Amino acid sequence: MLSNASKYAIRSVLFLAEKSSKIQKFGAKQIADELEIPLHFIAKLLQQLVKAKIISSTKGPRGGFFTTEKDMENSVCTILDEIETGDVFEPCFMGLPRCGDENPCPVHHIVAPFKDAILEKFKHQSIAEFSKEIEEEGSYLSLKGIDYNLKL
Amino acid sequence: MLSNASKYAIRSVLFLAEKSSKIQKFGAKQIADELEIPLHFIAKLLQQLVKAKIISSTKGPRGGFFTTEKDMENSVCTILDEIETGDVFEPCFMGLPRCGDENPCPVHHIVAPFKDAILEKFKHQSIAEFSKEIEEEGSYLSLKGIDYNLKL
DNA sequence: CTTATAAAAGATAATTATATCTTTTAATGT
DNA sequence: ACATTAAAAGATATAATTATCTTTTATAAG
Repeated sequence: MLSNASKYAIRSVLFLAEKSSKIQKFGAKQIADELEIPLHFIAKLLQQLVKAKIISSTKGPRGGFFTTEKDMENSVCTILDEIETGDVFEPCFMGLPRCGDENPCPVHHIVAPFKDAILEKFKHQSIAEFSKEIEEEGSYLSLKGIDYNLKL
Repeated sequence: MLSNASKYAIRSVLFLAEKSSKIQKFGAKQIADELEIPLHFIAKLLQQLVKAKIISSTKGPRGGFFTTEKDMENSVCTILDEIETGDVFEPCFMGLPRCGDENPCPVHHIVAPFKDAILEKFKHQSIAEFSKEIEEEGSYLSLKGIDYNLKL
């Protein structure tokens, strides 16, 4: 559904939203390491996000990427609009052109509520709100160094 | 989530399940026309499905593709196992490796129920049952020739 | 002012997914 | 047998996605 590019971009922005500030910036390498994603790929995406004013950056020593309060007013959909071409959630799960409530594909009744829920979050929740929620509920942007067998 | 190949394959198999029989076969061209999908692409996929014994075929005049009762005992997942490489529903929506109930990504609680629902259908419902359900509920495998504005 | 640092920009490579075309083989009806 | 039909098989083409590499530019600190 989402491309790798989108997934990388979303996690990076949320990472910066949680960890960064004007005085605490992160280099592409740090982000790539922390989120376990390809360095050169995410570097390109970060550039693109800066150009689209979704995140901020400064060059040089102590430079790097970060998010301002203003940046964090964006939604996840703002990221998707920048990275993806076309609406990612529009296409029918079964490939039926013009699938909809009136002319549903065989799984429309299962897929539609999911799309609604994820779209509600991605469209109407700000990065700031989303990030806060993530911290409060304790969900993860990365499992680096976390032994996933610990709780078994 | 699903590749075009999978979407084409699933719709084709369900189409044959509804319309075909040992004495009523459909050529690749008919299927491509009816489902509005690329002829040469679906022709290849149909071959692959025959080889995997998911559908049946005969060559020559009055030949074509069809499904037997036995064929229709398969599930949609049987098709996916044949067409896709690896589990389509396994990867995390946000790209988090090892995302799960214990270590959830930020949208795990939205995505997991959807995956469960679609997997329940695709894994445990036979093509025969699925096809019957489609006819009963009046959902569509194709909207060819259907004016989607009619009900507005 | 010089050096080190890190992003920006541009070019290229590799892989996968999608799609098309041609030739061969098998079955049917005449 | 022969001609016709349609799938099977194999080869090739195109595009999109993913990934990597190199060079340039801007900034900060000494």
